Amino acid sequence: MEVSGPVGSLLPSENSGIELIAKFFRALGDPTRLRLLDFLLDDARTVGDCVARVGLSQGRVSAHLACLSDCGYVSSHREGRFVYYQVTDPRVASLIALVRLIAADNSAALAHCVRIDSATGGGVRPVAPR
Amino acid sequence: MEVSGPVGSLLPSENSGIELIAKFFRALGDPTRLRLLDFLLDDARTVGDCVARVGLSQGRVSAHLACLSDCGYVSSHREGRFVYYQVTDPRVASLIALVRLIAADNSAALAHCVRIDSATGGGVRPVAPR
DNA sequence: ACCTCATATTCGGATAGGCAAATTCATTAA
DNA sequence: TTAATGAATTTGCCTATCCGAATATGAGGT
Repeated sequence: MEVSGPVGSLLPSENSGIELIAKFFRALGDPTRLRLLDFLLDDARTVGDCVARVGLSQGRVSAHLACLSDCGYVSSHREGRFVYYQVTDPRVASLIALVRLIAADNSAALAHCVRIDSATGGGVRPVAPR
Repeated sequence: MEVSGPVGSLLPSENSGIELIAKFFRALGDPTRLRLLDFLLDDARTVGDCVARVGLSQGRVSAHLACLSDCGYVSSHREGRFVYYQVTDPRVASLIALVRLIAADNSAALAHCVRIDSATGGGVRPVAPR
C-alpha cells in the first residue's frame, strides 16, 4: 500500500465511491432538505412538526426526511404513532457552517450562476413566460 | 431584536440565501465536477488537461468548470489561448475531507438510498434493458 | 374487527440538469 | 487577413428529481 503521495486525491479511487460522495452532496442540494436539517438540529421532531415548518405536502416532507435519513444526516425512532427525526451527528452542523462560510464569500457570483438553476422546484408553477 | 435562541439557525434567514446554499451543495453533487475539483487541488490546469482527465466532451468539461468557477470553488486566469483553472480556497479541500468522513460512516445506507439516483447521467447510454 | 391518526409510498406532471455534437468566440501565428 | 487552436456557447435529447394528490401501511383506541 502506498504511504500517501505529496497531496494525492481527496476522493475515493473507485468510481462508485465518488458517486456516493456526489449523492451525499446532492442530498443537501435542496432548500427544503436544508430547512428540515436545520429544524432538526436542536430537537427531535415528528413528521407533522416538519410539515408545519416547511409548508409542503405531508408526503413530500416524509420523502425528504427519508432521504436525509438514508444519507445518514438524521436518525429516527418511532414512538407510538409518531416518528421522530433528529440530527445526531454533530459533524453535520460543522458541515453546514463551513459551507456557509465559503458560500458567503462567493454569494454574488453564486447568485448569478445560471448553470445551476435556482428554480422553485418542479411543482405547480403559474405559467412560465416562454 | 432577539438576542439569539439557544442554538438558532445555521441557515440564512432569507429564502434566497437558503437557495444559494442549496445551489452551492448541488454544484458538488455531480461526480464529474468532484473529479475536476480534485484534479485542480494541486495545480492549475487547462481545460484541455481537464478534458483528458475526465474523458468527457470539451464543451461539457468547459461548462462544468464554469459552474465550479461561478460557485467560487475554483478560480481561473487566461494565458494566451489557454485558460487555467485551479482551486485556490483551502477550505474547499477541508469541505471535501469532512464530507468524506461523514459519508464513510454511512456508505452502506447511502448506497441503497434510491430517493437520490446514482444514475450515470443523461448522455448516450447503450440500451437500457427495458 | 373497525375507525382514526400519523407516516410512507405511488402516480402523473413539469423542470433541472447531464451528455455529445456542432457552432461561435478569442487569441496567436503566418 | 486568414488559418489554426483552445475555450465557451448553443442545440437536441434524455434522465433525475421536484411537487401535490391519492393511496397504502402501521399503531392505538373503541
